[in-house]
Amino acid sequence: MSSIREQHKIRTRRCILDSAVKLFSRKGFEQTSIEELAREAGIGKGTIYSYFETKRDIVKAFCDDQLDYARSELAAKTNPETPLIDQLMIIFMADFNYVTDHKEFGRVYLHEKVFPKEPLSEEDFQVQNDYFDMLYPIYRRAQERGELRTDLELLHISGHIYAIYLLMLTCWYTGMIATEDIGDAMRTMMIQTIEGLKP
Amino acid sequence: MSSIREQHKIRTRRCILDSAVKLFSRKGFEQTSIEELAREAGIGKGTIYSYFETKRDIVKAFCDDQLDYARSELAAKTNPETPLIDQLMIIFMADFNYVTDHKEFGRVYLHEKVFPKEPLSEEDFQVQNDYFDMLYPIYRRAQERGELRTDLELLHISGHIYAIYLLMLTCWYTGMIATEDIGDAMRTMMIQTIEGLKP
DNA sequence: AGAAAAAATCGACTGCGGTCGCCTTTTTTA
DNA sequence: TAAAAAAGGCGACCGCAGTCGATTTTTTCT
Repeated sequence: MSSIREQHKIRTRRCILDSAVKLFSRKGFEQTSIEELAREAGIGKGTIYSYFETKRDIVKAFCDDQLDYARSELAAKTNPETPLIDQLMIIFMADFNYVTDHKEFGRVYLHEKVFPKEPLSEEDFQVQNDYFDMLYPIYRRAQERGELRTDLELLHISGHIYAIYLLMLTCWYTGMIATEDIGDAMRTMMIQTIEGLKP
Repeated sequence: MSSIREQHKIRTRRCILDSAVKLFSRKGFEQTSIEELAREAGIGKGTIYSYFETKRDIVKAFCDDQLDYARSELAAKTNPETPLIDQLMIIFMADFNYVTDHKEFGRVYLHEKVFPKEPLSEEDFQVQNDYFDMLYPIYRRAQERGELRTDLELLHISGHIYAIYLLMLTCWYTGMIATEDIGDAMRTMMIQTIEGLKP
């Protein structure tokens, strides 16, 4: 439809996000001011707020976009017939590497998504559901192959795996585990989760 | 030693924390300004910053104090000879109830502790270690009773349980699980973690 | 006790996130 | 194509977190 206007808006939005990636990565999220970001993007300060409601929303928008993209890529990378643990490692290490590559973005995003001020919006839940929808077939297939109990709900299985993922994230952010050790740690914990803690 | 001065400082600190609990609980953390807090506490704005480095540190100090207290209480409540799952429920539901009672404090605290901007300080690690020290005997005793595998490191066992605790917290903050359902959900997930996901 | 030193209190000030109303650009209407 | 309407861009302005140096209170020294 409206060509000039729409195209320009898309370009400006991209430009803000690109500038944000550049500055937040270099100087940190809190250390970068909106005015600075506006200058880098070559626009006025107020304009940024007609694209994003808050400074954090810039991070949220960027991460949502990236995750969308990353997950669409993943469908190609995982083979549903390989052992469950291998598939899980591919999926969750991809997410994890994204975080290690964008520490500041990941931190702000996780604050909002994991311990939000208000319960998640309908839209945010949708993002989460899309995520589960991607994983459910994998778990179901693993159940069929006898790798997972069939008396457990898929939601619970997803929860256990997600819990380990969260644990790895916090271990990394707190400095308890070094970046290069995360892969091993995650594999160990996921295997233990599958096998159980009791003798 | 110095009586008047020290006593007065302790009283002022307490007063700031009390005012913070009152205002943050009533109006929310972000919605309460430092000036307002200073007024409530009957002191100047600048004074608050000679007791706490940042607004968030007020929350951190309060929560650290409370957790210290809560954990010392717990030693009395738990009987190391009862089944592991019962002990875990007592400990983690106590922590959890504290969070539900102080949602705003918990949220800010969790942001700082779970996904911190900088790796945790030596002091913060100590708090975490104290926590583990409290739990290790429980896990070790459960291993001796044959409730837990003995080939797993206690650190890993602690990790699995903590992961479930984090999961419950995020489910609550995101609105995915209602307050009254948390107990059941946590018990279910912990039992599954102990039993394992594979057939 | 009185002077000097040390510690604590304070609020004006700075910088930043976010708002708002005015101005410019684009689109629609006739 | 010209005028009206709509949308977008903008930066001065507001409120608040956090700073700093001047002032008051307490402690120490002689």
